[in-house]
Amino acid sequence: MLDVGFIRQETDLVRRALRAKGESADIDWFLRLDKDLRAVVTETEGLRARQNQLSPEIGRRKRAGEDADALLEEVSDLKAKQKQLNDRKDQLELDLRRILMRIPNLPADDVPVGHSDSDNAIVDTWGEPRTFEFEPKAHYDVGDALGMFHSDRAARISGSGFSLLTGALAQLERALWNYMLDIHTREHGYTEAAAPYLVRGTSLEGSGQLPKLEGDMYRCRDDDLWLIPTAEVPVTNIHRQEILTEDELPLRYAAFSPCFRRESGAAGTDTRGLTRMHQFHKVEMVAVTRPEDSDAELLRIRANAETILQRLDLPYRVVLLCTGDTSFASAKTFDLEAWAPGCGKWLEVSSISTFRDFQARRAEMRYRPAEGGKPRHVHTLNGSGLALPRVLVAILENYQREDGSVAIPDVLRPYMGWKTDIR
RNA sequence: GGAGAGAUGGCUGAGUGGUCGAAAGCGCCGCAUUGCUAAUGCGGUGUGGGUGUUGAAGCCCACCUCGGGUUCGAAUCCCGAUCUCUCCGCCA
Repeated sequence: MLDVGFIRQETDLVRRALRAKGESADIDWFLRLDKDLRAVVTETEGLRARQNQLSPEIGRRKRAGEDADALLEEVSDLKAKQKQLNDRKDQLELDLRRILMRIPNLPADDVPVGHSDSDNAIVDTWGEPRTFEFEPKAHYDVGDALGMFHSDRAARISGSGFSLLTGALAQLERALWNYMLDIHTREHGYTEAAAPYLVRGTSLEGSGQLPKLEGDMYRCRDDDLWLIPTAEVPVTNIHRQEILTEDELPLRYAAFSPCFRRESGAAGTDTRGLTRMHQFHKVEMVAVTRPEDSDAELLRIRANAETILQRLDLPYRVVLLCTGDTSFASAKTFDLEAWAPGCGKWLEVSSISTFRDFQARRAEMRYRPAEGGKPRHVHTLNGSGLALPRVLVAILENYQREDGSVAIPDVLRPYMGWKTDIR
């Protein structure tokens, strides 16, 4: 969330940013409630101060056997007034918070202004799309032919939007996430984290999914827990309500997790294959930095994610999302899109974002500067490193051969018992 | 699921109705002293908010897990919630 003082002072900037993101919030009403709140607080505290003055005096007089009736009367008067003001204060705070939690993060200055993905900027490409001597098949046809991809059975078990992989294909997915975690922890300096897959609502507020994305997630109502849509949620909340020391920063975590998404707004799209699932696996990178380091960290995470694609030798492009495509909590987001020659599509396999202090403010994550002074909010960032089913798709479609077999990328062979292909 | 115990500041740990934002110790910071280090002495050391000054000082309010209540007055009493721990049961 944004700082209330900032909204007060930079009102126009906030308005402009909201418009650029295609979001709306009643800033005027917010400011008015904010003003009312401060008036009420000032008045209540004055009454309270007076009461605090009277109490000891009442005690003294009672003990001395003197008359305290006049003071008691004044106190009961003060309390009655405070009660009224307090009700008003509670209501104002509730209303303000409701608005504040729905105001999105401001986009960074260098994010292109735009409404849809057609306004996104392609900032880099890597690799040459492979050429085939035959018509490359879509991954589901490749998997079907191998007898290792079972959409009909998955549907019988859980309905549409779920996948069932068997044999070498299931193994290949496990090889991929092991490989990714190994690279990030051994070469990129991340600490591996195994975090809960069920979280409380407060964690989701901390990372920014709630309240806005309530309908996109699975909720266990009996226990008031939610299935995580990404490991970002538990991992970003690791240091919730902590004051870190400056020398602990930056913190870098890499975590594998399943991700659960209702995809309620996407019903009917991408129904075939593995590109849009209610449940999928992902390796996620999360960083916590000093504010002055977060811009560099964003590029670092992006490079870490790109490393995986490069070593898998999968052609991809880097997209800088425009204001309208940048998510609620993000200030700036890069997507990595791998080329899938079978579907003929660029698949988003990673999304790398800086949230600046937006999540830190919600999750109350701060650090104390080395030279002392007030705690400051940290900056948080994350990036997929990478999302598995789509990487699997890219591998199946890029590494397929005319005879229906699939070559195993070199770097994964140690994880696949040194097999060279799947057939 | 059953029975019990507990939750205090960065940490340990006192405190059962007023003088407690909270003893003491540890840690940390500053100063002093010692030819360095160690040791010692003195002082300081939480967070959020209001007001103010348009990055001051000051003043005020709140916070002893959270939310209610009793009281002129609550860290202390009452009720509820959450979390932690122990034992039993169950279970991968």
